[in-house]
Amino acid sequence: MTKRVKITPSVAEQTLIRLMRVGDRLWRESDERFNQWGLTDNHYNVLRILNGISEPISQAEIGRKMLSSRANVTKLVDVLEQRKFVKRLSCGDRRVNLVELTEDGAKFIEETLSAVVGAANEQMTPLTRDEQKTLFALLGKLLGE
Amino acid sequence: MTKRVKITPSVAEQTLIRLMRVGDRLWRESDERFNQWGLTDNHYNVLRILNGISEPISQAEIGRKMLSSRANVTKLVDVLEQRKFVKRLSCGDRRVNLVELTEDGAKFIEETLSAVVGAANEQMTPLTRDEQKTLFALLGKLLGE
DNA sequence: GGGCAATTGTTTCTTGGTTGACAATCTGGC
DNA sequence: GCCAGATTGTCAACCAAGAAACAATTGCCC
Repeated sequence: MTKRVKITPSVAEQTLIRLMRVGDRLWRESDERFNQWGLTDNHYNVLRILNGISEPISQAEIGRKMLSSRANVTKLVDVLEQRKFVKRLSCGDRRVNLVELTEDGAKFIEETLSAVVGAANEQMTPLTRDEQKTLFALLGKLLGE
Repeated sequence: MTKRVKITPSVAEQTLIRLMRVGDRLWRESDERFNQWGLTDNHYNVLRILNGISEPISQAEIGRKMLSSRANVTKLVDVLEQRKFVKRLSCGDRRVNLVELTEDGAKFIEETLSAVVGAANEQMTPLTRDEQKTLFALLGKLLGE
């Protein structure tokens, strides 16, 4: 048997691993959920961002909000535009495309959101409301917010 | 302006989003860290799993432990074997490859682990030890453990 | 005004990873 | 014994995302 490093993980490390596992699981589940509509979670993310703001925003801005590369936003918006959920608008600055939610896109969000929110609530049921709040606060600290 | 669904996210949903964001960030940082040794975090994950057990295990087992497909485990073990960190053994069941940590692999873990653990501890510094513990417990509940 | 740096969107290439098919092997019921 | 069904590792095809290069455009500083 080969020699082994004895590993006695610190609380910090154990917590970190758990965080990664939970995050991983949530991403997988979310991806799975959106596949049902032929989208990835990132596609849906774009729609939600657009739904949440009052003015059309540039692709670069979208990328910044969702921590995704500009290159990828191009592709995401491509398929959303093809689905007629989203429209590219030209504006003063000829470099940028402003992206706007269409009627269809808004309707899609409206129809699907309750299912999405329901699933989210379901995933959190193991925790009481108070526990959810403390969890929320702790994660906020971790994110430096 | 197109009609919008009014969104007032529940605590559950806000927490869930934060969980996903934290998880995402940790995965990115961890990936970045391991690139420095020409590995992905999943490669390292395999090594840690092998380091943590006393008996060689099958590839399928590894895949189950780390929530990865068998196909992917094949590729991960391929590069680890090429790096001489790991060895494939045949066993009674001629379908399975048992995978074993080599001396080199054990040494690699030994040399790198402190850096990895250090980084993990650093990432958790925004939280006190007690907070880390409650976080750990809450995540455990969420995972159903 | 003229030029240089910065920004934007796109394209191309690469990379991890999953899925599905496959052959080889094992197991359990008869 | 033997055959149907499950498991295992691998391979090919595909997919989402990132990185780098690029052209078009803008803004700033002199």
